[in-house]
Amino acid sequence: MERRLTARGKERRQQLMDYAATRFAEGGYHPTSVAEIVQGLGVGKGVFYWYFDSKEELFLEILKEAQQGMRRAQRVAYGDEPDPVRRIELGIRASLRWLEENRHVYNLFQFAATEEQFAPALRRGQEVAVADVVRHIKDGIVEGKVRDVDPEVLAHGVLGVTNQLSRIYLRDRHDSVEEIADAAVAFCLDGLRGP
Amino acid sequence: MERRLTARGKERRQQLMDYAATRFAEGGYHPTSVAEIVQGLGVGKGVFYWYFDSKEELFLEILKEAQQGMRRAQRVAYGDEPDPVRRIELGIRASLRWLEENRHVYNLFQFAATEEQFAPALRRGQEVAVADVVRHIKDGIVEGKVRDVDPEVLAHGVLGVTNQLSRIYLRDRHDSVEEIADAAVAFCLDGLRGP
DNA sequence: CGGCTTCTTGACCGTGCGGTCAAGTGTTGT
DNA sequence: ACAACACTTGACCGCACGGTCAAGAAGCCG
Repeated sequence: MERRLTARGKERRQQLMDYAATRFAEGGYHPTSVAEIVQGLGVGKGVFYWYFDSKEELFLEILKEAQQGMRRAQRVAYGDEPDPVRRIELGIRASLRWLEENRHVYNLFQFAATEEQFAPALRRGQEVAVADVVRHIKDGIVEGKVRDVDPEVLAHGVLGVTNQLSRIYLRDRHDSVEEIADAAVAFCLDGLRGP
Repeated sequence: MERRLTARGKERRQQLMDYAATRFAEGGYHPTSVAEIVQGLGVGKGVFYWYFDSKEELFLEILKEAQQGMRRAQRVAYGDEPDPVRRIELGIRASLRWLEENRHVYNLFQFAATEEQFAPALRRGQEVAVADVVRHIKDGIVEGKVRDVDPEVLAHGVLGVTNQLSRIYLRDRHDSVEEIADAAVAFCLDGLRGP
């Protein structure tokens, strides 16, 4: 869109994004109409199209913001921790904490993966997350702390476990983040059999 | 719908389900119109509503069929194998082989998870799959072959790994099923660190 | 105050959707 | 041959969608 916004304008924009995000997550992207969004906020339709070119652009912005938020939480969490395995663990714990506060993004991510117009944007974000984990794993292999197999495969394993456990135990039931994190870390490090 | 169908009728019904499934997977459920489906098959709109009450019912039928198909493949694969850990491995391999032939269901499952009208049906099917793996894991714990922690958590770990690796390496790139299966099994058994 | 920009309104538009149905065509059993 | 049933057609309906825009309100600066 590219428009000069005052502080008030930026707030409105954020308000639209936040509200739309929860509506999309609860009701689905397509079934949630622009009319529904503006009515829910008690404003006219023109407000929506003042801040966004289209419903599609809004969704992409929401997606981008969510990915950035999660990524930032991970980065902050592992900071300059020297042990690569510990960095992975801290990343997992940070992701779970962030997801606990942002449960709705599960649906947004899952939906985005199913539509060709959104999948590329989603994929780009995920590739960055994978690259991060790959870096830690490579370091771990060098230090002899991780099995010497394709680091990318291992990274996807870690992401798969984290994603699934958090979806089931954090979003659906709402169990303790720390317990889920313990289980995810243990599974990622030692699998079914254990050390 | 509940209608008496001749052999020809059943074929048409199946044709509609198969074609619609690929259209839904490629273009998304909502953006794919009933008109598009019947045009793609070169038939009138009435044909659709002869076999299905609604677009929604069609999608639920497609979902059910896909879940049954995958489940059947798993059951056949591990048959009466006595070793529970080996049963898990055979289940993973069977799932991957089935998914290779049915790549499009990834999108259907992911989309179904995001809409409240479809999520319950999806969940029911997944619970059955989890219960299956849980059984093998419990047997494995009894035999001392698997770590003695909550079997359901471990089962979700296995599903998470399988799901993620297959999505990335089987659907997106199309790597060899056996190699992916080897990697998934290894990760599930021994995690990042190895035995 | 006046003038400029930012923001808001809501009636309106064209389009395409899911779904209906009266009419007709094949097919099958007797 | 005939009736009964299984299937097919496509024009049509009402509706709700995403998006537009002329008009005006509110905030800000000289």
